Amino acid sequence: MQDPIDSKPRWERRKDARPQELLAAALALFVERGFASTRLEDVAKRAGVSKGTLYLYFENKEELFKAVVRENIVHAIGEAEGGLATDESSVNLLRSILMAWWEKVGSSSSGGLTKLMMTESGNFPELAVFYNEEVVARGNALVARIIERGVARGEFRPVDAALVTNILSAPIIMLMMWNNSYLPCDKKNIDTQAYMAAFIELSLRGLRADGAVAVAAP
Amino acid sequence: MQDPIDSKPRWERRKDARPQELLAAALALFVERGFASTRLEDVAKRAGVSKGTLYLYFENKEELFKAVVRENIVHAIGEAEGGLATDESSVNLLRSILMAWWEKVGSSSSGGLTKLMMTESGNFPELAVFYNEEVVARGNALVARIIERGVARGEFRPVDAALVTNILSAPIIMLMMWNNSYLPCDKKNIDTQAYMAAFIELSLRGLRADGAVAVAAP
Amino acid sequence: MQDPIDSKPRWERRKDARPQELLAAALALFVERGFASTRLEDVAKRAGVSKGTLYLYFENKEELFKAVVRENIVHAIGEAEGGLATDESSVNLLRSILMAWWEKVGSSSSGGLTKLMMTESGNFPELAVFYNEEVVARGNALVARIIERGVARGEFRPVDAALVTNILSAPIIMLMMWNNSYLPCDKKNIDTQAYMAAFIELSLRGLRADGAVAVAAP
Amino acid sequence: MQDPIDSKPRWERRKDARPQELLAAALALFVERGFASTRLEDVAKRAGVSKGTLYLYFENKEELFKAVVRENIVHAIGEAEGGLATDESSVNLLRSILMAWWEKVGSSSSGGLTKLMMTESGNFPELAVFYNEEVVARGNALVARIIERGVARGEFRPVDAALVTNILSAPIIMLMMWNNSYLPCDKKNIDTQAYMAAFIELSLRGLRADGAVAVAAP
DNA sequence: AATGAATGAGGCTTCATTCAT
DNA sequence: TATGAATGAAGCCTCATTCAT
Repeated sequence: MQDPIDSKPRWERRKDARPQELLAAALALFVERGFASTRLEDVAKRAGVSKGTLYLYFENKEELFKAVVRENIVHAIGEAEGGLATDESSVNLLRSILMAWWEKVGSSSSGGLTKLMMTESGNFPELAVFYNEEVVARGNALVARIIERGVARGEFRPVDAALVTNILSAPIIMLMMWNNSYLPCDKKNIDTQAYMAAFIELSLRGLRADGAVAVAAP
Repeated sequence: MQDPIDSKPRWERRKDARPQELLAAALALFVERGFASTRLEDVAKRAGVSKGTLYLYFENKEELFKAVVRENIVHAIGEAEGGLATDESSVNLLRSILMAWWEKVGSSSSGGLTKLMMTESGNFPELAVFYNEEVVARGNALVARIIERGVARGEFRPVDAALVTNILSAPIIMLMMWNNSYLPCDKKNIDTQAYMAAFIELSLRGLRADGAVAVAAP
Repeated sequence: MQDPIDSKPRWERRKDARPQELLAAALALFVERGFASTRLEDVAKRAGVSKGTLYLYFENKEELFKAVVRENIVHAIGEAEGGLATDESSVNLLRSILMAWWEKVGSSSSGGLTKLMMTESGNFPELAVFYNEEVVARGNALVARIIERGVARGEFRPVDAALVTNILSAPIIMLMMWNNSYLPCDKKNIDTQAYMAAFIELSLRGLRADGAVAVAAP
Repeated sequence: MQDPIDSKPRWERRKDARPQELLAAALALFVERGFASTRLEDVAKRAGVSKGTLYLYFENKEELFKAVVRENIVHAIGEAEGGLATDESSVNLLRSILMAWWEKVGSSSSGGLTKLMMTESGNFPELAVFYNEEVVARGNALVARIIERGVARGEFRPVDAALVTNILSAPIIMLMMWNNSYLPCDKKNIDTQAYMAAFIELSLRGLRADGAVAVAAP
């Protein structure tokens, strides 16, 4: 009965996989339906186990929710911090970080988690603190740093970097929300590519130093 | 025992006031707890009446919510639609409509309703339809009309009005969400006045026709 | 302000009419919807008064129901007892009493009351006793007397009159029930005239003494 | 701890028995109190389980009722449809189907269901549709087929089979109603055996072709 | 006598959580 | 470890009844 690959019996490996399967199922359903409307029975069913089993791994619904957030969001932020090419123009840097944010996070199911946090954080203040520290603060710092760099190099007009960071975040976060809610019902009509392009164009124009030359998208 | 103000007995005037009292209570609780988590009994209690009384004025929970939205948002949109000084420059028009949006709706407790809809519309499709028709569509049309006007008059560069409307909406909506969730725990630190000013400045700069002269805020 | 016809002021006459108006409204609604599903507010509305007024005349819903039954059923039974021409053949006598039962009672809204009694008597045992004594017993006696007469005169074969009375009652009562319920949904297809004719023909054939000649309907 | 009868643990077998226990409890209470007045909590209590358990087996109150009807009436109709010896005389066939109707359904507590439907179908249209399709239509078709057969074979005089079916149904249905209401308080005095015998005798006599010989009950 | 606003008990249904196996 | 039957608290909504005016 010993498994040849590792020293654990097959049945025990199964056990190790359980939490992951449950977290994946929970992520999908929480994103789709929100916290309150997600039934644990459905989570269990989607993970292929019984409702009771869920309670072997997570104390209750709230703890399951926290685990999902930890599993899916904190991890993503680190990667972004590492991958900045610093010899680019600030304009291109800002363009690429915003696009990456959308492409790596926003358009995946993690984008649903962002919406989820906006949505349900009110009912989980403790989670909100955690999320702010590990995700919001770090992500904002990343963007703000680029803006400050652009101002310092005369590429952007002088602006309050923190403020502009919030303003620049807003359309991307909204896109995630629109993508993960039934509001505007004509959301199908929102061309996310066009939206991102227009938003970036608008923002870079708004940011650029008055004497700066026009910037072409790559 | 006659009331000196009007000829109605005190008790009958009570009836006239009831809907307003209930709407106020409902607004506060919906914003604080969300739609699903708000218990009608609490709404009634806050309005100083019993559970059953609520049903004398509103057919059910959804209708109560719609009434709250109508009272607080639809009404404001109507005023905005009427109050456009048409001999203004498009820049000033856009500036004033965005500021009004924030001041009349966003910064009041009505802003919480916007967050509420983003949050829970998925679980209440009927509400989503209602909100889209009465709020989103009308509000967007209002902004889009001004953008098109500005483009037509050469004040703005040529843009897709619907797209830009969505982009311009995003920061304001996000501000409402930030103001009504625990998320940025440093939300107290967001200076909404500065945020709105910076956002509008950024947007108008991004929109203005390349040959246009700088526009001073009034 | 005195009314010339009688000495009561108009307003007081109104008061006298109230119970009748309420009873009429209650009859209609009880027949249409049954006891439990009839809302007193609807009764009041139909009578053109307010809900509170109803309680000035009837102690509660149950008393109203009893009053409706007393008002509408007991009265009808007396008339039938008086109107029997005794020199007819028993066959014709039976035929005419059954037809009268249907035409005078069954097909009117009183037929609905019969159904109502079958329906709701379980919840009003006291009413059931009353109804049995004043209506069922007296009505059955009427029919049984004719059957016994027919047997005694050799027109009918020897039968248990009480038993046959119940059997003969059944199709008529059922017709009232079918006419006052949604069951058989094809009730519109039941031609009550044909039903009564076929039922009487069947019964008289079944009853007639074996040697008797065929009896023509008048 | 293994159960000697079958291999299932005692607790699991419980599940298999639950629906039957619940159906039995529901039948008893529906018959005793009617559909609307029966509280599901009482049904559950009578079956020895909690309110919530009931919903593990039946979607809602109406489905529970349908299940009761299927279990007790539809099932019986199916048997009757199958069990017709076709080489019998139509007279004997009709006699046996009517007796079976009474004995298998009418005189049992299932008879109360028939009364229930007459009583409350008006307030539960969905139930009425269900009952009409699954019970009334099928039951009537069964009887009508025999009548048509008898007419075709010259055993019965020519009659409208649908009409006669309704007439023949009436006394049996009435018997069920009498047996399940307080109405004829002397219902104890109704000898159902004698009633059925007399009714069948009367009907067969009324139906038989004029030239036919007398038919002896088996 | 008449009104109609207000009440609150009661029923159906959902679902997170428990626990015997 | 895994199961899934069972629980029961809680929420929405209805409507007979009351009572201040």
